[in-house]
Amino acid sequence: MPSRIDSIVQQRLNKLERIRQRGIDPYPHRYHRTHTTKEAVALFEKWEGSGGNAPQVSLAGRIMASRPMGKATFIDIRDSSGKIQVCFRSDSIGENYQLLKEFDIGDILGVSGRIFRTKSGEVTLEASDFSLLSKSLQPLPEKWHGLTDVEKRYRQRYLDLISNEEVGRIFAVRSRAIASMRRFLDGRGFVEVETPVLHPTAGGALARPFATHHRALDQDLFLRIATELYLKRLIIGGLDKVYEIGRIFRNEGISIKHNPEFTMLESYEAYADYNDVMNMVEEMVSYVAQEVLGTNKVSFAGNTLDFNPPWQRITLRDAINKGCGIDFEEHLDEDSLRRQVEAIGLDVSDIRGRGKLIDKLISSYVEPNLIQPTFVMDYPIELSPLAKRKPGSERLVERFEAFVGGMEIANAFTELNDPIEQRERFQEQEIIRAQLGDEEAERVDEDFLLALEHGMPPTGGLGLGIDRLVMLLTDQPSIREVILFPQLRTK
RNA sequence: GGGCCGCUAGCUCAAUGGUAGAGCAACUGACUCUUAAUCAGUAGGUUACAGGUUCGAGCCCUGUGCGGCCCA
Repeated sequence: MPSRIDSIVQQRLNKLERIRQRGIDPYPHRYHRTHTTKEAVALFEKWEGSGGNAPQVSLAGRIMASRPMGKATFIDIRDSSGKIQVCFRSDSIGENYQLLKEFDIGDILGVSGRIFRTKSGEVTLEASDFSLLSKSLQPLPEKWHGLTDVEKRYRQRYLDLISNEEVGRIFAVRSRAIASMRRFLDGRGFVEVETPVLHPTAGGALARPFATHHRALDQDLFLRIATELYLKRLIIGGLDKVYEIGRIFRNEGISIKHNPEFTMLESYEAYADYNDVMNMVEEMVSYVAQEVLGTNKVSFAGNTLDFNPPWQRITLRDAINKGCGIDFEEHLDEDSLRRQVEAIGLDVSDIRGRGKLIDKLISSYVEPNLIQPTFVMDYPIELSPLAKRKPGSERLVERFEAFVGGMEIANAFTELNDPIEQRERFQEQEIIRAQLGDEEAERVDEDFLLALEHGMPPTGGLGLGIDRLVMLLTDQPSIREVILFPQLRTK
């Protein structure tokens, strides 16, 4: 006995063969459609009641449901704009009516005819001519419950998109948000650029890279963990406002907020500092929300986020102090800070270095509590090897992160442009890597230092996580819901 | 990497350790305003995989795979 799926496929192959025997090509090259289903319905509703002949249209889409009633059959077809019911009558299409028997849910059809409204009020296309545009050999998920198996939804995203209309809407928002962001930046005179994905040394962020190898060059390369160091080279080259929206790769764990490849906006503006960037971020995110959703108030995880500027601003020192009562500026060496952190019950036995201890306090006591858009400012120098020192401070840099909905969505700083100090900072990172075994530490990048030695203007830089922003705009709890093909283990 | 949970028909889900079921989809037939169409009938299973306990395992135990959530 064949398994059930085998017999379904076999039945459809039999239909395919019978269609071919009628002299019909089940996979024709094109179909001239005059309207989308949505346009057709709008056209009809505009015409309705004005007298004259009903509009004649040619539509195309996937069969989503079929209701045969003897000598009349109602079939729902769907395209990317929506769906429409099609009525096939044996007395208006003649012998071709027999062909409907060979069609299945999932087939792609082209239909032409006039539009009318049924007794029950449904706008319906009365088919006068139709043709098969593609035969489907596999059954679709059930129409009523759709596809809910999360694993299957991600692995076979096309089924998810066919079965669950709201999924398509999420990715439409994503597309519009990115387009809107480009308009915002372009409107401010930024130039969009593309920099290499393959880096000889992976820098610009504290993260572990993916390694690969170029055969012809016989050289190890790394997938980029940030676009920062190349974009700053362009600032040095005189492109005063640049940005890149690109895929970033980090060899880290997968979680509800992390995918190994994700999309980041990075922008750099000469003669600006982190205060200017802060103003730009709140304006940009607010602009995007307004353009994409038509509002600055966004519902996320049961809260209403208000993106309207100005956003709350708080120093990291105050934010941590408020969260757990520790003032890291009172504990300037690792041991002293560690005792404080242990005293409040955090297990930091695996954590090495003062910077990482502070990072732990941020993720435990700051990030989860910041629901409304908030800028957290002035970070310790150990965590920020590419950021410029705060005037008058040895230990803090001009850096901020933006938190919304309990997530970090942006990271920005006044860029360090002193080549001598940058070299020292890189060297300190190498020490952290060697002494603490921190594989996420920065490496000395001689090529970048050479560029800096030619003189970089004062610059404000930004990194903004596109995926997380889309999570906020679409009220999705997992980053996998806003990435079409999230990373999964191969089966 | 650790803990917890899940995996049954194409899909959505049932099934005290005792004959693996339903709805949708499919197949056959009826039906010219249906829309989760309706009505009558038919077929479809290595219960993720591999072991074990038991007279008997979808169910209990061990391991593996994949996924989800939490932690690191």
